Amino acid sequence: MSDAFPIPGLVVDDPTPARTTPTAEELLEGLNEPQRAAVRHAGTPLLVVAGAGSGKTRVLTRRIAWLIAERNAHPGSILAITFTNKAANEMKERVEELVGRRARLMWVSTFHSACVRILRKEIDKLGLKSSFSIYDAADSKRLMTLVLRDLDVDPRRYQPAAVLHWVSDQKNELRDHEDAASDARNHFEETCAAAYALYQRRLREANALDFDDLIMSTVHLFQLYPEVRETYRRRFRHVLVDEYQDTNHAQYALIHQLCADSFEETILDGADPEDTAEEPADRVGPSELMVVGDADQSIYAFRGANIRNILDFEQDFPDATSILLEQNYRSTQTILNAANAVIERNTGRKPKRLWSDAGTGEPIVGYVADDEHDEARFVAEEIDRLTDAGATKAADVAVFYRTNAQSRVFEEVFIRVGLPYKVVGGVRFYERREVRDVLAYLRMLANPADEISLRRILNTPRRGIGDRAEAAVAAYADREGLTFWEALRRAEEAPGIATRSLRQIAGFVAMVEELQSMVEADERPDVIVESVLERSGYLAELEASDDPQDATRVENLAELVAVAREFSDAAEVATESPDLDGTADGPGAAGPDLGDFLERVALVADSDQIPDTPDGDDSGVVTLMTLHTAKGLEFPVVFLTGLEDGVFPHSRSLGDQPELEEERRLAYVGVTRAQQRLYVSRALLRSAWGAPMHNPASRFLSELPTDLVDWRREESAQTRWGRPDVASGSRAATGLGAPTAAGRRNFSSAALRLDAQTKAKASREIPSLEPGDRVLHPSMGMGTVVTLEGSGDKTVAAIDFGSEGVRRLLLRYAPVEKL
DNA sequence: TACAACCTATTTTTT
DNA sequence: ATAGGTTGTA
Repeated sequence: MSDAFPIPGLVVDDPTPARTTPTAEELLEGLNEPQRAAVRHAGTPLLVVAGAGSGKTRVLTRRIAWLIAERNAHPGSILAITFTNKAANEMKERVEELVGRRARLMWVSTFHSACVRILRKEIDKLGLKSSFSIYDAADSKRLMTLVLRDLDVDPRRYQPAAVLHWVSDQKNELRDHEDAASDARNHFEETCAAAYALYQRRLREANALDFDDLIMSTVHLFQLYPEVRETYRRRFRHVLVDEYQDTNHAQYALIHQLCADSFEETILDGADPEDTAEEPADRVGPSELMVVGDADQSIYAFRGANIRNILDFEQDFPDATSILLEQNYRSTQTILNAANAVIERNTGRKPKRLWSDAGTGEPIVGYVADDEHDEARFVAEEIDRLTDAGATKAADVAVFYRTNAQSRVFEEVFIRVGLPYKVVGGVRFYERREVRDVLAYLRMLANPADEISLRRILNTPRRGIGDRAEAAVAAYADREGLTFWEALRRAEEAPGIATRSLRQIAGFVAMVEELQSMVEADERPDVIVESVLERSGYLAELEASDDPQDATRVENLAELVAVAREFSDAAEVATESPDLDGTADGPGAAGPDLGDFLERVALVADSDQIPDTPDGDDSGVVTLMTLHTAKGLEFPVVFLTGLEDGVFPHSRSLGDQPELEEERRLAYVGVTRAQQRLYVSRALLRSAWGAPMHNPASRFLSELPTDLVDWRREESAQTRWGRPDVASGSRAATGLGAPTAAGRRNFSSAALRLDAQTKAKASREIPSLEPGDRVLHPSMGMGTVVTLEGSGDKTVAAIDFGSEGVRRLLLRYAPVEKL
């Protein structure tokens, strides 16, 4: 990507021309005092608590440049970890602007990429081949489904996703399946532990790792092979970690392995005390660590991030220094006051108040909509008004919501009024079925042991190798101890396969072998992708179809070919600079191979979708995204929508204090994205899953200081009780005024919806339960109601099913019967 | 073996 | 509402 532009006039063996070495003054220019202190700090571990918009990226890049320019650190001795690939690339670019081309020797990447890079080199020590596949969430789920089936687990009782989540938690805590099994508390956990064991075995047989394994295996590698750890520890004298609040335990352990003085006792469990024994003469001290983060922006606990890592940094690294960045360079003071007020409700946080000298700015605008369509219409009209006035471009505007599903209504309305927009996230390119199919082909070619991928495409497109034949091959493989691919090649020896199927299998094997020979010949990835599309018949099938969806699929595949081509071109040009230890990472002399390409697509979620600030006259498009996606971004105008209890905060968090606090942090993230104008809105009636629901105002709204919000329309303006004359769409802050056309229209649509609500109610009756009631569930049997939360459609009952454990069920869906 | 019709559970956020 | 999985039929 960005590496592909050699700077003219630079000679390779003189990578440090004077003119790209900035002076100390230049590196500190424009920074405030705490920022400067962070850049200059040397020696002890450093925690930079960087509030939203406090210029932490600047501090990070300047510090890296400082290390190179002022402290003569070798760029290759710098490891900088970011949360996304996009952030990594940006950082690399910015440092390169400061210190020139030698910056390329740094490792700037995500935890996952860094670990892959290490593992590709070292994983043979753990008994896998360096061509290992990386399973993403969808692959993992597929594998887990197979595993549960093998274990005869009823997928209705224990869903693959739930089991997988449990396993993921274990891995994030660095617990292997034996640890997990040894203190499984109940039947669910025992099942999970058993699934964990088999799941790991299957991964290993497939020469594959899932996302969590990438980190865990690296940590294990370092534990098992202290000399390997020592190599990397010596190499990375400077370790910088961004978004430290989002690290999980495994990532923390990895940092610790790299940075702690290896001759001191390690606090990590499982660390081998033996490695203190042979102390080499040339011992090196601990690496310099700097972590940057903001506990108030920790929003990934649900996937194992441990906010404690940042809160306890000073305890974990006893001689640590911390620096607090509170000056905000992004937002008006009004917006910051709102953000401060909300986040202060969280308990156990370290005090921090953002301030800005950007002035008070505009008040926050609030709007209470009748329903989600009304909300979207309000947003669209408001954007229209702002852009017509000329002060704002479409690209300056972002609309945030809690869940991806909420984007639909905005899209509908925006399309209708002709407002250009872009949805970021959601169904991502690499998750589309056709793309995943082709990637499965590629992965199977690169790693024939990859059974999940192989079986995925065995009969895709349909080629007459059905379930029966597949099962027969699988059974044969099992019995003979062969991989699935090996068994497939010898299918004629397997019993119970129809001759017809055998013919098809032979054809498939021949096709795959032909493609494999291309891989072995180191053909360019894009050429291989095209060949797969042709030879597999995949493209032909799509093209022959008259389903309009298939036309889009063809386009997506064309896009994939384009991505592959771009990758091949870029990687061929950039004859990568040699690593410190001489082994080039990724592309060797032969150029980029298929494995490199696969790695790229496995670890790069296409954050490229996030529109860059358009330059010049291009007014761009409005950006729609979830609050999670919004982290790290900023927009002049922000709409924070769906502020309803049950939507945001999400219903699943309502009964749980820690989860509620995470939602509040999410609100804080949302608010602090806004530079000049912030809108908050909610809908009185929102249809989810086809049925309308009444949601009370989000508690976060009441946490906003009242004097900061100008309510454009309030709840009292709603048309209710069949009295249209109450309707009011007044612009006045007080909400007084004459009924408007909009008000009347809203009345009628609300009335229609109420009608629909009664119908929905009639069709599915919600049993009225109380704690203590006995109930019957078709798959889980008898149970006792423990607690009830929410009301109406949203009632969630916690029911104790005895051996099944306590389950939380949404009564509207759960087929429970009151006894 | 393949397709259609039917049924079900699904909506949190992602490297 | 919809997608995905399952079941039954050609």
